[in-house]
Amino acid sequence: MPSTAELAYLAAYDASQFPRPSVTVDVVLIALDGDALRTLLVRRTEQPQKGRWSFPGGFVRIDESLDDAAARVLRDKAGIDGVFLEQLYTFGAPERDPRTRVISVAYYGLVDHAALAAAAASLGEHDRVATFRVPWEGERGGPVDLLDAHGKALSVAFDHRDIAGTAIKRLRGKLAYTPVGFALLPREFTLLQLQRVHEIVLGTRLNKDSFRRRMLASDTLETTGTAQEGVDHRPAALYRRRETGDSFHG
Amino acid sequence: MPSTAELAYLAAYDASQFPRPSVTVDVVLIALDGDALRTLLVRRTEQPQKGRWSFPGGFVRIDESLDDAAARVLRDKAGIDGVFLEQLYTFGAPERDPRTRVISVAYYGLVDHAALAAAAASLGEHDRVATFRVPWEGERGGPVDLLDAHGKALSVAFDHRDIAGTAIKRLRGKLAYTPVGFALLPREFTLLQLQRVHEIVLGTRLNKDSFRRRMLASDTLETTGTAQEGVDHRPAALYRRRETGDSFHG
DNA sequence: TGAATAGTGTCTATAAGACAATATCCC
DNA sequence: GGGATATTGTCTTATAGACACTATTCA
Repeated sequence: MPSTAELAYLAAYDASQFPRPSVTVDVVLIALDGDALRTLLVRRTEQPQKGRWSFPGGFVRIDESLDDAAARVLRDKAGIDGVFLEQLYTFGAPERDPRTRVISVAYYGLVDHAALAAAAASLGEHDRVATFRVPWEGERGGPVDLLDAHGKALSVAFDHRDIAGTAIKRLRGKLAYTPVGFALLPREFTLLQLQRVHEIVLGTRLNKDSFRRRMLASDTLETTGTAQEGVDHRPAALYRRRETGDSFHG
Repeated sequence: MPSTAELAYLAAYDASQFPRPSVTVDVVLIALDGDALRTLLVRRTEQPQKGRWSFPGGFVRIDESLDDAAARVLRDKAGIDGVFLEQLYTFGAPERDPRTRVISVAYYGLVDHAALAAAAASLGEHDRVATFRVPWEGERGGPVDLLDAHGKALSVAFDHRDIAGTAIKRLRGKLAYTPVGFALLPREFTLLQLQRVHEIVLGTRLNKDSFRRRMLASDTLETTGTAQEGVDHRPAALYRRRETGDSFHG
């Protein structure tokens, strides 16, 4: 409950006494498709950097939280709702946008690939599913390339290659101790599929025996009692993520 | 190199077409003093929330990067320069500041305690060294209390208890795989002092044998060839951090 | 039957926890 | 010497990597 003095102060406050930056959110939407991580890019149809590719983004409204703004951008620009979405980092170099001072709060989200492909298909030639190519190992960090379907690096707007790098670094860091890996898989999956997800995210090969033991001992999986069907070999048992108290927000 | 079309667009751009939030930086300055982590708080002398305690902060200038703004705040409000400083998280709930929409980019910094105490002493009764009291274990996260010298919880402004919690969580997370622990110690230290730092940051006791082996095997320490002097027991060997390629920014 | 992957069992190497024994300082 | 912490060494346990072997499906 504000005091009388505080209320008087607020009534007299002049919000426009200092120049203010614009604040945007940009969303790195990540999905797993086959043997690579992919993301949704939007072609810029306006200046500045017209024709370049960027992550879907938009201005933060004056009465809207940052999380809400990121969810709204995802809903409006990709038709995607209700997915895992987490703040990444805030990019605020003074010259990152030539129009005016723009500070961007970057988010990343995890979806299944069907949703990503559907979003790109419905929006036409100004949207594209691009593939990450990470030029560094482990969690060293740094800019990341985004490739088109032919493996050619796309021309990316602003500092969005840095944003992509931050997203990959975060995803790698959270893989071991949060359930982010499951968000890239269908509800039921085999242990080998889960291992492939970890390998693709980390960019390394993993020991099969050790991965299997670790996962089964970790108490994060439960068996479905069913197995794969129609595969060219002995079918593997299907598991699903065990709903426990452990959170995505490690 | 912007194109002619881009330059024409930029000249015509009206930067004031949408209402903009204010953007501030707030800095959680952390030092180790005896058996606890402490931080510098500033008493608010103006509305809103006059009389409450907050982390030192200030508005981001229109031509200044976020990192530069955080360093400037630290320099101007605490007389501290050249320390480890890293972006934490951006807080943007619409109602977090009753004046107007204020989005705060939080930073944390690590200093030795002498610098923290000197800053508080030079600035008088409107600055205070407060102690963190963390009500959760591990990296679960959540708001953190700030105590005065008598152990009483201070009245903290805005969402700064959440900012404090985010700083502690980040520090705990980075302790194992970055050199942040060294930033809280003098240049030369014993293995037991290093262990105490880890225990205080993590809020748990650690196994001495295992900690010692792990540190000596980790290649991050080098021996100074000297030992403690004037202690009440067998003097321990002194070590210093080995300057390698490994970075604070894990 | 052969190709392919699933799943089990065992051996070894490494790291962590426990603890005993000895070392070195100050009082 | 007594008190306190440092340092070394050994034993046990848990986990990871390696690898052999069996199981089950489809073509």
